[in-house]
Amino acid sequence: MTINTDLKILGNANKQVWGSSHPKNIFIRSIKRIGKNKTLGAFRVMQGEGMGFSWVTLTTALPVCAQLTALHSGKEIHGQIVKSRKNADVPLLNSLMDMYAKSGEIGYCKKVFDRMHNRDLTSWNTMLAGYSINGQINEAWALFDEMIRSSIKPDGITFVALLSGCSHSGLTSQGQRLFNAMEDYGEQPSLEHYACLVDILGRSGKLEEALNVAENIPMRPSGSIWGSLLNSCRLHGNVPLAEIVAKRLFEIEPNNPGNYVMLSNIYANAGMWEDVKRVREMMAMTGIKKDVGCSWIQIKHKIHTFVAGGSTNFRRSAEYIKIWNELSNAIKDLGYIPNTSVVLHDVNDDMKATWVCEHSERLAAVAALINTGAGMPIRITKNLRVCGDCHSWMKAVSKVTKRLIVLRDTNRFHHFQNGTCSCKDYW
DNA sequence: ATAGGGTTAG
Repeated sequence: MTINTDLKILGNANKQVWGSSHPKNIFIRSIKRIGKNKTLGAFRVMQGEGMGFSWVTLTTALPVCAQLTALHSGKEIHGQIVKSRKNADVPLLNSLMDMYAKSGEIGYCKKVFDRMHNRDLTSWNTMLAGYSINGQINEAWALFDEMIRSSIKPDGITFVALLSGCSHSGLTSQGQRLFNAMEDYGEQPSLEHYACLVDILGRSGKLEEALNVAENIPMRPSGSIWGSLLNSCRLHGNVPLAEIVAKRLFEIEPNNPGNYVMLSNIYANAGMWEDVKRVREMMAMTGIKKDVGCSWIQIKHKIHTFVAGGSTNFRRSAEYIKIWNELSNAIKDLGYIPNTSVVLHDVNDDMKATWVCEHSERLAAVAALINTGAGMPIRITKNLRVCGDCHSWMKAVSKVTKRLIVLRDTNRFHHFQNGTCSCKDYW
């Protein structure tokens, strides 16, 4: 059955009912489970057929835009809200804020927040988490203070947002103090908060302290506790601890490919190629496959996806080669040289340079440069974390092209502008 | 109906 016939059937049913159980809303929700791209497509078809929408429809469609970084579509929905001249309710504005925050447009997010007549705890938490993932930790703290001054009682989500923000901006002691102060605000730390604390300590290099916390958590530890610690071992090159941590982690999450890759990276960084091989064999034996690294951009209504090393037709196209060569020359003058140490494989340097230059976010960046007007910001979303060399490359490219590049990875943002990044290189 | 924790080699 096509989307169109579904919509026709739905369009004739219960025209008057507009609650969350309205068929239109159930339709959008069920499509959402099938695929994000399909949801936005279905929503557009609904609009094309003059079917209208309720606030619930939009509140279901906006999180899809948020997840996809489909800012273009999200803005269109915002336009629909404005055009309808009705007062949007709190959940709708909350999801609108979140869509802006997850598209890296924290300014718009704040604007919506400021103009809300009523706010609930979700509004505050959304704003706070938005600051946090966009690396604006000072603004997050200021908002938290304002929350407390306004006698709004924070909940567990509030603390997750702030603690993870501290962790990613290197506010180690401040994060620790907040964790210890949680009970003063009437919140008992849960596993999620312990995971943040372990991350705060480990990321800043306090590996022993982090291990101590992880081992004494008064509840059954989750994969994210040991996963965070393993990542900290990777950041600080601690192989012996990594081996202890990995053992615990694999007991909890034997099927998470990321964990194996991380351990393999730790060995590769230390030049322990035999152990790298051993981890790979472990993966091959259990049939675990790494997720493919991919990046995407939205141009008009279409989402364009790029896979590392793939998209051969695109990489061979004249327009790609032209832009790539121009960029390469310009950033070389800035002093950019591919840092091949991020390619953790036992191959020669030329091969490494080739691989690192084919990471999906670079392909997406070139495509965005080709398909968007001069001076327009470039928004890229990646399903994995960015590698160190792509981070340097983006900085250089933002400078030579005079473009703002907003790169969102699994859960954080990098805003590159004029050769620097909002994360201040702590990540 | 809306907000939340670590991470992915070739």
